[in-house]
Amino acid sequence: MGRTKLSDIAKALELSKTTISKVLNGYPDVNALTRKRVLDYIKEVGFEANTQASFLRTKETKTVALILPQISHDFFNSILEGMLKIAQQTEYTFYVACSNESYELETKLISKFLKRNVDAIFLSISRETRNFDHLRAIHEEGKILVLYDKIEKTIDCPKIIIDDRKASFTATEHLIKKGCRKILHFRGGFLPQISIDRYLGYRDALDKYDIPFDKERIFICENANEKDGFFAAKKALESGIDFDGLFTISDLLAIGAIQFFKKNKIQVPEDISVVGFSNWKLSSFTYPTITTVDQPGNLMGEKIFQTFLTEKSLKKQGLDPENREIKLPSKLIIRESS
Amino acid sequence: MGRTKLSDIAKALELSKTTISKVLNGYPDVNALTRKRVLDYIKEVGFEANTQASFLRTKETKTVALILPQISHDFFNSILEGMLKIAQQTEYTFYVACSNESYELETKLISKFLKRNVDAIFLSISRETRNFDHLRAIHEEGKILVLYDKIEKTIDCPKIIIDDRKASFTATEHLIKKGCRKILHFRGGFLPQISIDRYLGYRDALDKYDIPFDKERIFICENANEKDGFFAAKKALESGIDFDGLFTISDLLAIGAIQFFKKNKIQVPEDISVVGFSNWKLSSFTYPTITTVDQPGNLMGEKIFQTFLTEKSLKKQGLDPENREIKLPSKLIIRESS
DNA sequence: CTGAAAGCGCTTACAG
DNA sequence: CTGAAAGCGCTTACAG
Repeated sequence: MGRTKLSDIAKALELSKTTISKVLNGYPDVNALTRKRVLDYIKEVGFEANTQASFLRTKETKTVALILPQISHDFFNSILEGMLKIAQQTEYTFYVACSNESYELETKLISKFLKRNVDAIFLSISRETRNFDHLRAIHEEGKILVLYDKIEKTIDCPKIIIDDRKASFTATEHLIKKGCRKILHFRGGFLPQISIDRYLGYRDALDKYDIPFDKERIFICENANEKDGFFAAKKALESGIDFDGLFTISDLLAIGAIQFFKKNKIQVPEDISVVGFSNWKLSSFTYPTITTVDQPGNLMGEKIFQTFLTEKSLKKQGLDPENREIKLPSKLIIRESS
Repeated sequence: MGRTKLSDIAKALELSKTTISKVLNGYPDVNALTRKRVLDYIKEVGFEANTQASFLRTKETKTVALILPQISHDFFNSILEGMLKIAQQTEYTFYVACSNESYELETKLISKFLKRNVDAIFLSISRETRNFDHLRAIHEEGKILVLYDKIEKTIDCPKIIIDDRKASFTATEHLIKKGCRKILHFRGGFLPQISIDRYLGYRDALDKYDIPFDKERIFICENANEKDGFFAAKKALESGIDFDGLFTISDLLAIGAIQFFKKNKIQVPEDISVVGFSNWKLSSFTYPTITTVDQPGNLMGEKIFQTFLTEKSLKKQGLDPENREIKLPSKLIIRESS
């Protein structure tokens, strides 16, 4: 308990709490020598102001909250990893929560964090979310919101994303260059922007190479897991449509599909070339290994936090930020499945 | 920001802040009718006390911190997942940090969290850590420490672990029952308790079936990743010792070893049966799929948090807790590699 | 059963 | 350049 506090330092140095506090917060109106004495002493005893007490005056808690839609997920994981790496070195501490792709939980979590007076919330919107009032509430409380990965265009805040449309274009183009002309696409639901953008990237590639689009080749996979991939592949085969390529929006979908193909003596990549998305660790250990799009999760995590810092300092200066959408580059990793 | 506060409620209800606060904190000396009025009003406006302000009096922040040694790691991930699932439903909020297996960072993080006045710290000790004064500091500050997975026996606090020795016994016994008599063991470093216990479980199984122990069959893999597995297998082969089984302390080690064996025309499981540890998601997608020990990460996450709650309430009542080591059961998952 | 008052550890407008 | 004092939003010992 007995942690050193401002008054202890004031007493030890025969100064007032005011002066100590001024030094701590970088106020200019302190004598250079006094400042040095205080700084030296503070370093010696390792003092840091109690953020809970400071908050009462400053309304800053030096905490931020990261909300992930899923936890056991390589991409979200690497975002967390990247963010922690740099945020741990700052004075900020990090709350983490998981919406589990639930709108209700997402709303609750945001309200909880606002009650905790976090300085910022970093959010990838849940799959279920259709209403965005809870995001507006963040701004109403004067807090900073940074959206990442699954964003909502109509909300005015910084957004950090992968250039999904381009990444998907490249992935599909790769299949075309391998000779595929009848390319299946296992896409996500209709709503999330990433799902739309990846679909558009696929369309872009077909267009560029004058390959006719056939909507029969599109399959919706809400959960983007192995099971969905397996059953989408099954549906594709049973539909009677022919195919020689597959571009999916997740590695797990690709894995599920490959499992189905194997079972039905359809060879990968001989009969069908497959490209996944996300470069999950397991995609390099499957048989065959999976061609996929590497998303820079670590970098995204770093960018989110840095963007928050920039946003905060702009806000303090009363400036309006520009260029609020940051698109990170991705990379196609070619492996055995294509 | 105009969030409702105690004084607003007091004014609206024509009561004193004292009374409102008493209702909020469950004090008995409040008239039942008054209590009801307050409670109803609080529910209506959705009031919750500002924890930062409360802290100044109560010294409780209603925050806990989870320190993970690694982030991109299925097991630690599932611990985080399990813990969040239940903790999110409580009034607590969750700090997360990653020591990255570094003693220095671990020390810094703990000191940072103590300065933030967290109510508890949940820690799996880093691989590098040899000194435990920073853990004692947690107790000196009157905070609760719960160790999990990588624990230190000499620290007096609740510890949540897997029954590693038994799990390893079962895994090794499985190999023996499959006919293996010359079983390699890729172990972790000398220090972490889990590494010792898994080694002992391996020895137990040999003993039970009267199989002579040969220390030439033990290989130390500090990092427990694919690379270490690959090179340990290489060393084993080059050493000239013969083998027909392999028990490793991680799935990645098993994968690396299998890659080496494949390269050298050693068939798995025909020539050598392999068992991993942890049941990482990828272990069921490799070729061959890997027999492994499933560790209940989600359950461990829940138990850690529940243990904290128990510990806290015992402490409040001034009671000393007993039975401070909780061993969770694990399960052998048999797949193609054995 | 109710409330006035002190105090938790800071910050900051203000006076000197 | 320095410091006394008020106040942030709560809790709690105490008086009535």
